[in-house]
Amino acid sequence: MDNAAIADVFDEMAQLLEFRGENPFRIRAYTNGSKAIRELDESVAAILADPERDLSKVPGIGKTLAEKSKVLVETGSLPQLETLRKEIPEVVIQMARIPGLGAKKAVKLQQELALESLGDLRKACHEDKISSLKGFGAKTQAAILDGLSIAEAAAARIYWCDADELAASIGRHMESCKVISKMQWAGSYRRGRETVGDLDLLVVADDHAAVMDHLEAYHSHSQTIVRGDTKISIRVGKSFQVDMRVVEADQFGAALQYFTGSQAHNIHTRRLAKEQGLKINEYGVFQLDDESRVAGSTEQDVYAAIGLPWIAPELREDRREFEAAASGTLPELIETEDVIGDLHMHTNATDGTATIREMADAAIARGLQYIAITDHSKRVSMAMGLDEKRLREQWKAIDEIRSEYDGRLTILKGIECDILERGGMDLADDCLAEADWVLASIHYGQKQPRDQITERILGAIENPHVSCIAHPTGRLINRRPPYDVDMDAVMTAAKKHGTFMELNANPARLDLNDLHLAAAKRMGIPIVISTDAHSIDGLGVMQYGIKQARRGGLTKADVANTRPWSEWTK
DNA sequence: GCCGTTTTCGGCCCGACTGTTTTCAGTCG
Ligand SMILES: Nc1nc2c(ncn2[C@H]2C[C@H](O)[C@@H](COP(=O)(O)OP(=O)(O)OP(=O)(O)O)O2)c(=O)[nH]1
Ligand SMILES: [Mg+2]
Ligand SMILES: [Mg+2]
Ligand SMILES: [Zn+2]
Repeated sequence: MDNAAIADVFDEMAQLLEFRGENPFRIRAYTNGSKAIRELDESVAAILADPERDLSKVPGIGKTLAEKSKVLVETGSLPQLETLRKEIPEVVIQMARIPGLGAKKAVKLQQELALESLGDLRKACHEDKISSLKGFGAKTQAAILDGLSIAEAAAARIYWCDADELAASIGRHMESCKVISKMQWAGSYRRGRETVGDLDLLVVADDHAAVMDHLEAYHSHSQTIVRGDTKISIRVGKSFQVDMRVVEADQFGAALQYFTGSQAHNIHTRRLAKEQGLKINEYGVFQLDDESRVAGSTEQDVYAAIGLPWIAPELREDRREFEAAASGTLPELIETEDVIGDLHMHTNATDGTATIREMADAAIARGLQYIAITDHSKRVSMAMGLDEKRLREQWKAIDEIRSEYDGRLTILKGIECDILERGGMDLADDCLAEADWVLASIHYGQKQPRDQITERILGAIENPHVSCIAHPTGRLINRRPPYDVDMDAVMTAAKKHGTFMELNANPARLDLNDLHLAAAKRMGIPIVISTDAHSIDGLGVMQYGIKQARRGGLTKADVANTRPWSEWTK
């Protein structure tokens, strides 16, 4: 069992324990343990296998969680989880997706009314069976009925790029609100997470009610979930939520720090403050003894008050940013403008829509200095992948137009060569040897067992003609899980053989992810951020890759395609 | 359940909003 699977078990334990009314701190211990294991850069199995090592030395993992991890690695399941799954009816978990209905109320309703499905709950509302229960009333019953569709929809988190569009649209609407003096998006959107659960907007204004009225008017079908004096939550579309917090100008920094999160980052920040005799909330930084305010108008002030430099939002996940901030080793994160080459794109020779020239012109327009044309190889027949003959013809065509682009753009002769299901490369070595740039990637046999698929990728890494492994884990966010590949082994081999690893910037891929990127950086493996464009517009996804790279703590120096092609050493 | 330059026990971030509460629990950010 790999770390992610163990972490999933602890997350599920935490969720189920909540429905049993457990001590909230015990529940958080499971959540913290899950996070610690998910973000660990070596495998739990490897630590357990080494008698010199002790898993319970990992912060957040004590005797109990270490023991449970051991059981999971050895047997693949956890008896305590199986017991909890039997004990907690599935329907209460679904019920808790209704806004305002949490674990305690869900359990009470389920027990009192013997509910077995959300349909039963809807029926109970219609038959007016809830308003008479102790602790419930007419309003609660109405709110449940209202929120049932959200629970039934069970909507997934949306891609960052889609959140970006919605944020722009809401932003344009809010701009016409004259009482707003300052406005800033916060939450996971500001942190650049690959998916966003809801949007969080921070606003400075004197007239709170007017701003809230304005937000409510964003969409004729938007609904207000909660609304008070300082915050409001609305629902736009089917179930997507937008939260807005309204504060005074001198609270802006503290409020932005609070609202940007993450939750774990906030908890850590506030604990550090407390240790220094201070208190941080969304209104400012205060002395614990006399409540006097010491900071809060800017984020910089808030962090400075606890002796830290400003921390970039992308790093605020309570991973290692506090360590780095305290020691003055926060990375200077890469920016989109730093990227001057793009080494993964397709043309209409395979499944792209544009010609080489069109891609080249679009790359110049985007300020790039070099590109590699990397169409599919023959095994990818659905995309009309190239055999050696067609590929050499394409390279000849590139040779012929190179002079046209002299001094403006270097066009590299590349290929995205399939790693065959039985292992080995789809194209002959003598052909690959003639390329400037060879991507290797998996398209078939994605569900092969761990050893087999890992061996295939290791084989590609060991091939001296392979420059880079493209979309190394194969995941499609919200759609397809990653290959069951041993990434420790892959990264170790990549380091040994000097093979680059791709960060595929397609917003559905973002592969490698932030955690892998951070691990790769620590190992000294250079990253290439590529668009995998299939059209000229496809070159525009670079910005999403940059977000993910920043979350991984990458600097300009960590990313190879920030350097001129002439300086590349291979 | 985890943790420890004051602690091996007793804390664990801090506050807004809602409903049915007569003083606060539950839920959420
Ligand atoms: N101090 C503190 N702040 C919190 C807590 N929960 C949320 N926040 C802050 C930090 C979050 O980033 C911010 C927005 O909350 P959200 O629930 O929208 O979370 P976030 O945007 O991080 O992730 P999301 O993609 O929306 O699930 O509010 C909490 O328990 N304590
Ligand atoms: Mg959010
Ligand atoms: Mg939110
Ligand atoms: Zn591709």
